[in-house]
Amino acid sequence: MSRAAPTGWQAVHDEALRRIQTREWPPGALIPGEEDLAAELGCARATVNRALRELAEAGLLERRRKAGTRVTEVPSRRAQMSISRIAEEIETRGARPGYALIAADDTPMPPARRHALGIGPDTPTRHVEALHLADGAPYVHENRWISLAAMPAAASADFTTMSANEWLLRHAPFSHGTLDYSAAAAGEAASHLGCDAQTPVMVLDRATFGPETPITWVRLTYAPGFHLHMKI
Amino acid sequence: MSRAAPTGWQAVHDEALRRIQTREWPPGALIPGEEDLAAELGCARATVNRALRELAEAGLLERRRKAGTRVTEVPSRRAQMSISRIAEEIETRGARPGYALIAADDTPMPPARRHALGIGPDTPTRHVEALHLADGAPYVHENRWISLAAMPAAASADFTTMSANEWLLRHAPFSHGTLDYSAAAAGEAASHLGCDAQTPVMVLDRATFGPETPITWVRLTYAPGFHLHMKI
DNA sequence: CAGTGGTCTAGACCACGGG
DNA sequence: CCGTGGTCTAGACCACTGG
Repeated sequence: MSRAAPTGWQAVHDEALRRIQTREWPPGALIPGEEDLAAELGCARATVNRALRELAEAGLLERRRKAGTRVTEVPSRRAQMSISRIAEEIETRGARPGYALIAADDTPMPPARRHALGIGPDTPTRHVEALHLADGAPYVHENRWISLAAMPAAASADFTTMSANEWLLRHAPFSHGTLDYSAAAAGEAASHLGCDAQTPVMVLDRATFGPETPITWVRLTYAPGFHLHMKI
Repeated sequence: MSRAAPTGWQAVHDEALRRIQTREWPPGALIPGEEDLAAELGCARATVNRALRELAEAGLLERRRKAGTRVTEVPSRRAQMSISRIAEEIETRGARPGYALIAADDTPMPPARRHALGIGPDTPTRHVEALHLADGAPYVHENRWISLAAMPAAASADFTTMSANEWLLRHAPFSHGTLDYSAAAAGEAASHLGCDAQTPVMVLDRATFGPETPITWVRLTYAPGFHLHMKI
């Protein structure tokens, strides 16, 4: 019935997790030091360290030199979600992905966005507007600006068959970014999404940065019914 | 100008990251084995392993025994966000948290939710409805059911001053859960949030499980203007 | 079957920071 | 100051899996 018992550091991890969940190590309690635990569990200190480090990263333990390791009083855990190509996202939902370019031009980036992204007024950008489809139905509307300073090749890239989303994932050396989800009325994207302008939809504003420079900013307006699923 | 150069495994991590970003190790390429890298960088194999493991967890590398380590073709990265007490979430936004209980009763859990959560029809639940405030203004409406099979103490808990959210974080041995964000019209929560019933708002459906049993299901309806921020 | 990553060990040194 | 976690090392064995 039960899964095979892990060995090594996972066994230590699981045992520590058990003691936390059973309140054998209650919230706020100071747990034994690595050396003691290693002796008790019959393994090396490095093994205990690995296990406790994972639990600390998960937010269940707080570790500080000299002070020792404590069980977090009110665990503040991390929710995770995988960010991938939009086409892959659609496939994951069991649908056939489609793509249609609406416009690829030089529409200027809104000044407010330029400023937020840290793109100077002289930096050229390219604008791309497109629609992603799931089984032929509108899935998400994409409105994007790409910094030509960071990605000069984007000036001549062909976005009629490959979406800017995928093109950037393949060509941009991106290092970090921010995602900002909000609820809004469909507004201008409504006609593309086949819904009413006042229909509530999920909007994702996403900024992406390379090692040193801003690369792109995009607003994704999802069709009604979209829901963002995460695990913790 | 530049930050202090890390040493140890972080130095290896940063060096590998640099080679990936500069395309010195292009997407899809097989990178040197741990032993080779350790020799080249002048450290132990365990140090290289630690560094490459982090990069693999970040989705930038794919590692397989015997096959070696490759640079991910299209990196599918993870977005993270910290899940904490609602009061803490409000404080993080620079506001003073407030709380008001609306109802704590035995309103039955909707059958569809019972089924989705895996709670049998005979399992008793407690219902709690409340409003969280930020600087006195409505922040989020909470509509929750708690399984009394998993948390019998919830039957007699007082939710007038401490929210069910915080009470559960302190008392429930929760292990995992799911979060589901969507956009919807404010609907029934509109009166509590001080907005129109058709105003688009963010809705979070959250299921929480203990080591073996379902604990609670909650629908959080956020006030207009809420936005979910994540980093990648 | 053999090469690669995954992990464990025993010992060591060090950095941080509580007392 | 000095205990605790953070990390490194050299070596070893093992598990998985590609060729």
